[in-house]
Amino acid sequence: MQEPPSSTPEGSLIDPEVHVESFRQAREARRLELVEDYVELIADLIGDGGEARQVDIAARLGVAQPTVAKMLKRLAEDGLVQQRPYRGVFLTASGEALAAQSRERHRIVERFLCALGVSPETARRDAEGIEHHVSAETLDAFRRFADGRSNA
Amino acid sequence: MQEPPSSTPEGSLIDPEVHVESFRQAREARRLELVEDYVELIADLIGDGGEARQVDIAARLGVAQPTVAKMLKRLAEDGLVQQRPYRGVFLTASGEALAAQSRERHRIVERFLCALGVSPETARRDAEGIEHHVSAETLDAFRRFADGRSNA
DNA sequence: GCATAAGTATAGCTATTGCTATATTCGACT
DNA sequence: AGTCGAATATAGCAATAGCTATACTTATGC
Repeated sequence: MQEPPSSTPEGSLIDPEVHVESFRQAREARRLELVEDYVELIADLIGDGGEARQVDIAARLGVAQPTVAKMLKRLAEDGLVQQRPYRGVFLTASGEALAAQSRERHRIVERFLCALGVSPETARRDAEGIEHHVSAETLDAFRRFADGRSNA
Repeated sequence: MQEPPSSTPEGSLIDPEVHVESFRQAREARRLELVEDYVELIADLIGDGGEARQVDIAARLGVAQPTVAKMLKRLAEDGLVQQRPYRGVFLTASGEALAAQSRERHRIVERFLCALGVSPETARRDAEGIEHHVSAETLDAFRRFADGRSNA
């Protein structure tokens, strides 16, 4: 049950500690996904219409309004948004920062997928999930590739 | 609050229904991630050591053993694994099928990232998260790219 | 100025995924 | 065979993310 990492380990089983680290990173990303989706969307709504209302957030995410209300409360506790009762929600400085970072990552991933030859529709849908699991190094590779393709 | 999709929509706000669909797809992928991770890992452990014990699964995932026990119960209810009390766990036919598909996708994503110039370590870690959010179309693009690079 | 509609808050439920603590069973060794 | 350690089962707790139902505010129209 405890063989050392042989030179040809049949294929898939890597060092357990490395394995754990990969899963831990994926779990952590999963935990942050929703938060990033929210601040990104809030930034978009404010940028487009000047305000972000719960009903609009709910309509875009495809969830019920109380679900949004609960999440906004949590985001407020985390210092990412500021909400005034019965009014729209706004981003704090750190909320803006996170939103900007998320939007940039999203944009790069989507542009990269398109550059790779994926259809725009699929690129948009896949980017929504992939963006949260892309490290800085991979994001850089994506950006370089997309730049190279668009310049060529 | 309800402008039509102008030709230059400032950037980020797309058709609400399309937006919802992307988020729905991401949520669905999130729901399946863990299941895929489990069956993939179980297949690897069986392939490597002949059996998959809860302690080994827990050690690889970086979670506690009761967490694994609870998850295996759910996988058994879903007909993906078969467990004998106080013994290891095995994959059913559909479990094997899902595992094979997940492993293949994982392999392609990781190989693709490497082909793109990402370091093997980062490729491994990012692939663990990305694999669950890659559609068939994108996966195909990944495969083509990696093949092209390795043949070149 | 008041009724009504629209938006927000809140209560309370479910399911999922993690944990610790503890009981039970299996296996191996003497 | 009996004991002891390791593995598994089970109970119970917390946090997250969804839902419906309902109360409350705001804003709008007449």
